[in-house]
Amino acid sequence: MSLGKRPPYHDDNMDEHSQPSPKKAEIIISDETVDSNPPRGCDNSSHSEPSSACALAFPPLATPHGHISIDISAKIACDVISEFLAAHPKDPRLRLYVVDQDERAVEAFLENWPPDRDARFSVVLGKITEMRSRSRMTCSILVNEATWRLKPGATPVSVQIQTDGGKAMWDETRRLYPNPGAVGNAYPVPLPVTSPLRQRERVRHIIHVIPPNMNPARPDPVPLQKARLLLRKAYTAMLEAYWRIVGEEADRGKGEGDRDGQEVKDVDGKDENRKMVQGDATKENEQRKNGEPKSLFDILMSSSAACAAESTSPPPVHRSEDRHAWIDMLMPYCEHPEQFTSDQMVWYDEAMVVVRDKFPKAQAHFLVMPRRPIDGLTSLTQKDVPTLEALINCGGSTVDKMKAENPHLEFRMGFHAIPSMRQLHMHVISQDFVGIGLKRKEHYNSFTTRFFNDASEVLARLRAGKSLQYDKREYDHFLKGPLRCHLCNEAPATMPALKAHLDKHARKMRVIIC
DNA sequence: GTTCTAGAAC
DNA sequence: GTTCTAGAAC
Repeated sequence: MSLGKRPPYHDDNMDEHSQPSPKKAEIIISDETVDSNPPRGCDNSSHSEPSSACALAFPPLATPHGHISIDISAKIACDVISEFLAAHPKDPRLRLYVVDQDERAVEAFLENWPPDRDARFSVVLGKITEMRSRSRMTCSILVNEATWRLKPGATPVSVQIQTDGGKAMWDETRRLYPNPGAVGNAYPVPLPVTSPLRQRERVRHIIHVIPPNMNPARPDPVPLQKARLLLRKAYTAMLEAYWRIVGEEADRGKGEGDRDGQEVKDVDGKDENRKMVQGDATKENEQRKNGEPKSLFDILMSSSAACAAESTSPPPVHRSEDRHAWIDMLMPYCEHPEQFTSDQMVWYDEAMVVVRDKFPKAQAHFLVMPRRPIDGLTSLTQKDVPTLEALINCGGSTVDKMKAENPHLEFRMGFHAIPSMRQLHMHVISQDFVGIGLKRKEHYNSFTTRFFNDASEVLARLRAGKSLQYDKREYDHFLKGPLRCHLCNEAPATMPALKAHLDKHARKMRVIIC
């Protein structure tokens, strides 16, 4: 083993170069080695753990898959865990394990969390999906390192959990949450009783956590500073979800005792189990709906400088057809604006929200929306004139605010003829078109041809009782047309050429400072 | 809406 | 061999 200084978990049976043998004990905790057939009974008794219902096992997040150094990840994780445990100093239910098969990862955590610190957190060398079967350490809650796509097999840990969690776990995830998910959020899922991971390992919950990505080969890499913040947010969201589950398990235990063994055996008792699983999800949604403070930890974290104004709750559930879930992706902003960070949610009141476009097509790109559901321009009638006026006012204020910051920015406000998202949304977009979301010809053409309808014109049409119906075939034609610079009429042949061209304009106009 | 990717274009 | 697009998949 290449561990340098001999760490406390060193196994004398392994020489300097050998890998742990798959046939013998492989799960090694920072303060002791656990035999695969321990003589000391079952579950976690060997770790003075009073309740196996509340143990959490998680992998180091974002490394190496997200190209974030294990040292950074370990440091942030230990900071967040330290605050979490300090907020619950005497809660014996809490038990956390970071689990990795890589010795270097284990070592990084041990450097930040030596075994003499709070014993409720331990470092484990092993496989996260084999905690019970290999060592009889029951961890009823596992963390899956997911990507924003919230789909199976996206990361190495996800592959392990996917294999053993089974299709039912992903079906349940899709049922509960909109896809895609958001970086920094946690998505807890009660594990269906049919899942092999539940039957074999007694895992009751999976928490999908989406850490940031710095890997340039993967979509949307972020710079280190942002990655640090998002990673802290992800670990915090993970613990927040964990804390909620601990509370729920305690409530469940009060009434019913630990029925896990029975549930695993009674796979055929489907009705009762299904009721319990749905109950968990319903309760969580109920808590979100009521805006209840979730815990002391939530309050502490929400007031901390690094996470100020950043809610770690996942966006609320808005169910629609799975295949087209994205068309309702704007609804969570309208239904629960308070759950978004100040980066995402610019402003809101009872009737209106202003959000930053998630994939900005220009230096400044916002969406202004009514909070009540309105299915696009086509559903507007003359009765909605005040709504449209309010949207335009709101957009105007946003423009004023932006121009105060950079007077060189020019804006247009308007609507796409054929929007992709269902909820009525007005674009407020600066006219530089230098934005990380501008990738395809259709993106550019959707804002620079007749496909884009100025808000003032739309309002005039609505006031005059004229139709706001747009023929899809006619307007799609504008998207397919040739690229032509909206400022100088030049016609770059490709998108990369156009982007380089627009970048020059933007620099001349001093829209881009650096 | 976005990402992924085969194959066209260079 | 690399860049880029466009359609499929999500």
